[in-house]
Amino acid sequence: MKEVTLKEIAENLGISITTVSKALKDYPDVSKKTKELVKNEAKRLHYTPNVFAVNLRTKESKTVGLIIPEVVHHFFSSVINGIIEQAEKKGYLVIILQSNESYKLEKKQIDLLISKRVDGIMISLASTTTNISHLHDVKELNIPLLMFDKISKLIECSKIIINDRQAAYIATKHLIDTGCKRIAHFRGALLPQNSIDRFLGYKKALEDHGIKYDSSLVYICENVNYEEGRAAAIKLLEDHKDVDGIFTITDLVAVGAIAVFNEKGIKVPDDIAIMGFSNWFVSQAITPSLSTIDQPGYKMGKKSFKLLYKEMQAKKNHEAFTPITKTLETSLIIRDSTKPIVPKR
Amino acid sequence: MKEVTLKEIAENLGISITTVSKALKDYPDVSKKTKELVKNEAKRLHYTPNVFAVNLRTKESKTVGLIIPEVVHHFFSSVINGIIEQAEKKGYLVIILQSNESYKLEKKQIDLLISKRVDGIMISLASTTTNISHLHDVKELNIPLLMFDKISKLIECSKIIINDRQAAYIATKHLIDTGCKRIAHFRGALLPQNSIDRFLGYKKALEDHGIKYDSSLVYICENVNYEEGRAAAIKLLEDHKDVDGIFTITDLVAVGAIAVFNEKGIKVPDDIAIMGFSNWFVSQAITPSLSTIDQPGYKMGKKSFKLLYKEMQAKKNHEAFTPITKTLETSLIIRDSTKPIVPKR
DNA sequence: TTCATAACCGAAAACGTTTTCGATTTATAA
DNA sequence: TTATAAATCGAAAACGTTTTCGGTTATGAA
Repeated sequence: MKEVTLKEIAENLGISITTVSKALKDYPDVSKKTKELVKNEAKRLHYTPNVFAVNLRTKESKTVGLIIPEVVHHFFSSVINGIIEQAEKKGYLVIILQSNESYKLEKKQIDLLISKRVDGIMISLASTTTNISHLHDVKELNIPLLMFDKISKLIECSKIIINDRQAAYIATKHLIDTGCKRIAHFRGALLPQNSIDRFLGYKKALEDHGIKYDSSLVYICENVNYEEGRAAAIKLLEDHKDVDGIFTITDLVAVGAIAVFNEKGIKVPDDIAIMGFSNWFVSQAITPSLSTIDQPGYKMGKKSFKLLYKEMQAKKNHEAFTPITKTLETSLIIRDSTKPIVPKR
Repeated sequence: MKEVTLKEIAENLGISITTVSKALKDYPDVSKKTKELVKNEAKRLHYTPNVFAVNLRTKESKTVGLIIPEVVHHFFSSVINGIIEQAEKKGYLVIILQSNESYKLEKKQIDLLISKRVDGIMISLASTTTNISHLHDVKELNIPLLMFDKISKLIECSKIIINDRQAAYIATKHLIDTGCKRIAHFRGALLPQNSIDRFLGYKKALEDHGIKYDSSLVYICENVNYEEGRAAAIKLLEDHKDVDGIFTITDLVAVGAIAVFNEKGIKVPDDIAIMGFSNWFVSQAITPSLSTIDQPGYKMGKKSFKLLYKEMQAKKNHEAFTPITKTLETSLIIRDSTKPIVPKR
């Protein structure tokens, strides 16, 4: 029950604590014989260093913080998966906190992580976050910071993102390529950058292909969920009988819309084609299966930690570090909610 | 950039570190005046205690560990959600680790948490875990331990579970009540307790209602996923044309089966009715929507932490603590993948 | 005045580790 | 043999906090 300490090993062997410590860490100024003795005794007693003391002495926690809008979310849980796997490989543990899409809570979580003295912080911003002073606090304390997916351009730090605009363009273009002429967009809230970017990609695709952008075809789903997808679909049916395609900000919204169409006997994709975004698991399971954009959550998590790790190492070695922004590839996944491509005459 | 310490406050005020520490913690033997002085100075300098030092001194980390089979999983991410919310309320942070359903990894993760000196551990066992010596290690070190959902009866600790057997009984009975006469079961691996219990509930329901149990109608889905659900469904169609109902161990498996039936033009629920288990989000989104058993993940997480917290408090105050097992209620959710109930003659 | 008590404060040890730097011993060379 | 270098070890400080326990001062009563 009693803790085994360096002191105990030292006393058992009749040597100093210093030597024991150095022996265990293979310092060159300890003889082979002593090292062996110490290591054997340490093993015999099942010695494990007291991390609290190590933390205090080294000023490192070997722990990183992660803040995401919500855990119960296919994309984010994939990111978590990538992060904790990679972190563990490098001997780091991960503390996960949620912002629930609230700026206020996000700020509180940042403060919590700072007070816990994590070695680095990874964050995907809440959709309501505009003021970013809490992130400047992190930078000022010289804590390595990385943003992924939902980022802010106003802060200088490493970033792992996808090209939302381009991906949305490709998604919308796919609808056009399959013959859609009047394409609606179920977008997210007005503020978040990727909501904006996906909207812009949608708009650009229309304009590049001779389809006039019509703002009345854009519906806002504030919280980007299933119910809002349903609501938007119902509203769309009332407002615009002529729409033959929808590009939605996220699969969840698309799934809600498809449910409505299924119930009302509207044929997907023949009457209305639908493109999702993110490639949630659910998108392959529903009927008809959902064409979408694959957003590599696991990979994003993995790359995020790797990059943060680089910065933490640089800090440790007092080397300079210049933050970089890495854009991950997305891919178009064609399933049954969009029509086959119309061959070019 | 420099850290603010008690020492700095003490020097600024010309008093001792001791008094500063005590003033900040409202010890009774510090005058009101001094307390005010200290608190103001602390606020002015944005003092935050160095957790590393606090940890070392108090031998507490205010951190708990959580080990689950996988993060990307609707049920477990709901549990995570419940746990971190509740933990945060009590000033605890959560370190999440995955076992990937591997006993070996699970053992490693336990060791990691021990070495990090978490104040308590919550775990849902990997399906391959039979040897539980690593959990006895935890007990021996006197670290509060709690198991949820996938538990072992061989170890004495607090547990939060559902009544798998009863819930499976209710699910199967629902199939019977809606007129199914020949009911298959897509079960999980042979070892995990809840796989066994759900199977037993299924079997009991059949026997209680005059339906002979037929072992050839039981299919094993080793990894309990979508693909295995598909595979089992295909195999079932080859083997048994007469089956009119299926009870699956988890929604994911049911969703795979439904996909196959949809593709082959087999009508659900008219040709074959299907019951899932867990109430994943996907179960309401597919067509037909899936009847299932609601397994309260969020609540399970919340209760789990609460109970662990009690044990941690008891330990801190050197009080006795007797572990308890709490069984959470599940509920039958009737959707479109099962037929309407046949009125009793 | 003296004595008892209460109110307030601080010295110091302790938590367990890491690391610097000086001391001692041993080996090597001249 | 001595001088020098190399090998090996340990004392001690430091990390920043908490808490015990004893000491000092102020207060009040006798």
